[in-house]
Amino acid sequence: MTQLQRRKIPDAAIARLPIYLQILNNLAATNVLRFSSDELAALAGVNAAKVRKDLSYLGSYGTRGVGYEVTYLTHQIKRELGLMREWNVVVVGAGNLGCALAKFDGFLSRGFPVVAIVDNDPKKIGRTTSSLTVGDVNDLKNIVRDEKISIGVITTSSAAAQAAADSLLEAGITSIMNFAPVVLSTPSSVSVRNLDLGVELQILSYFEQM
Amino acid sequence: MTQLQRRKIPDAAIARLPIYLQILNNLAATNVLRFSSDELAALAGVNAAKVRKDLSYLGSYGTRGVGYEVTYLTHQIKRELGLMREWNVVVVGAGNLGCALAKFDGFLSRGFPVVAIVDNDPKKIGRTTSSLTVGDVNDLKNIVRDEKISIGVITTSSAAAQAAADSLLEAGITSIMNFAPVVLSTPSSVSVRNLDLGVELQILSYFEQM
DNA sequence: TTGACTTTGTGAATTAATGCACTAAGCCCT
DNA sequence: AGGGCTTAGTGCATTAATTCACAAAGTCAA
Repeated sequence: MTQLQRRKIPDAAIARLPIYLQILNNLAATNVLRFSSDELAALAGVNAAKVRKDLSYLGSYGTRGVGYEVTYLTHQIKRELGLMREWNVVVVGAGNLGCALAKFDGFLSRGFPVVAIVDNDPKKIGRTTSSLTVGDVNDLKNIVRDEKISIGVITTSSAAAQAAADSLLEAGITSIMNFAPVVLSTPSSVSVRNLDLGVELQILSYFEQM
Repeated sequence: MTQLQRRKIPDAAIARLPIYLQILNNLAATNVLRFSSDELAALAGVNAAKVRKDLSYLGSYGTRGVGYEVTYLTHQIKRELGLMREWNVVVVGAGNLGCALAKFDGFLSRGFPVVAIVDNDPKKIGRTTSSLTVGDVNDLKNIVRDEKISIGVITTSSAAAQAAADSLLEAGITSIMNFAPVVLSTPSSVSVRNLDLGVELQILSYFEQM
């Protein structure tokens, strides 16, 4: 596998890399220098072969008979996930959830500062929530350009979500995290992660019932 | 397939049923009586064969040449997912995100009322947030019993998350929605849905980078 | 240097999920 | 009554993901 042709990493593996990364951060914080696939597997709650295969998509960064180095592998995962830099985020929808996410430090601490929040409701525009002033969704294009924003988070009502997505697309955003319980219609070039909390609860309900 | 032996529905199908349900609710709201697998597939952004296969796990509830009835199928999906009743929820962690979720109407409107919120911080216990008073995490056992709670939502710091999970398990909870960026260790009889928002952003980052 | 031991990396087998393509069934029009 | 049309249900092929199991490659001690 050459460096030039992009390695094709399976989606399922991509989704696990951030979890491994989180665990490696914890290991580093406790001064662990090395780990084996068995150890990481136990901490991540998965199969050791899966860990090795996932990590092998990044390259051959382990040492047989020894294991993997925490700092080196951390670096490689961050590189692969595009985490060598920060990505600015805009929240669309200054409701209950939107304002909470704007303040939420789990975004900033992982390298995704929320640099703007907008709404379409004149009553909300201009309000200040934790160092951010709610902007007008109609100014999204300028805001995205000026603040160098890469990712949009939709926390509007489901009725307003598609319009919010359209505004984001129009502003040039190609990555969306959608909390509204609707299926957004977007071009296939755009990445969308749906986080419908109701769906998650309903899945729990299914298993609870049994 | 008999009624007695529980049909084994694939996990991937279970995860899509709530999305179909949401769409059916919208159809009902616009007075649509019937739909075909093609129509639902278009609305859900998936393949029509997948829709038919998913729905067939519930039973044979469509009519060839015609389609499916909105109200009837809504009923069947709700039955299968255990949504003929409400499931009470407790939020553990009265921080920024926890309080927002306690108020979030996307829980109540989907049949999951948040009936309690607890924390381990004496400074937060006793505070009131939208008709709920923050309780003591040490009282969880009584709260879960008295309020007939089935689902726990963890919004603590990652350092406190495992202790929160242990308290929930001790109180008899077997379904957990975990927002903390840690892999919880729980018995396999317990259902856990991890919603690490940082993970979702990092997945977006991967695709954005390319 | 050699041999015992550890752990990675990966072919190959297995399992799960998806999507095609066809059959079965019902509706509607004449 | 019958033929054409539509659409559910599903067997089967394909693709994706997981897991097994073992060879390759290193460490370490004597």
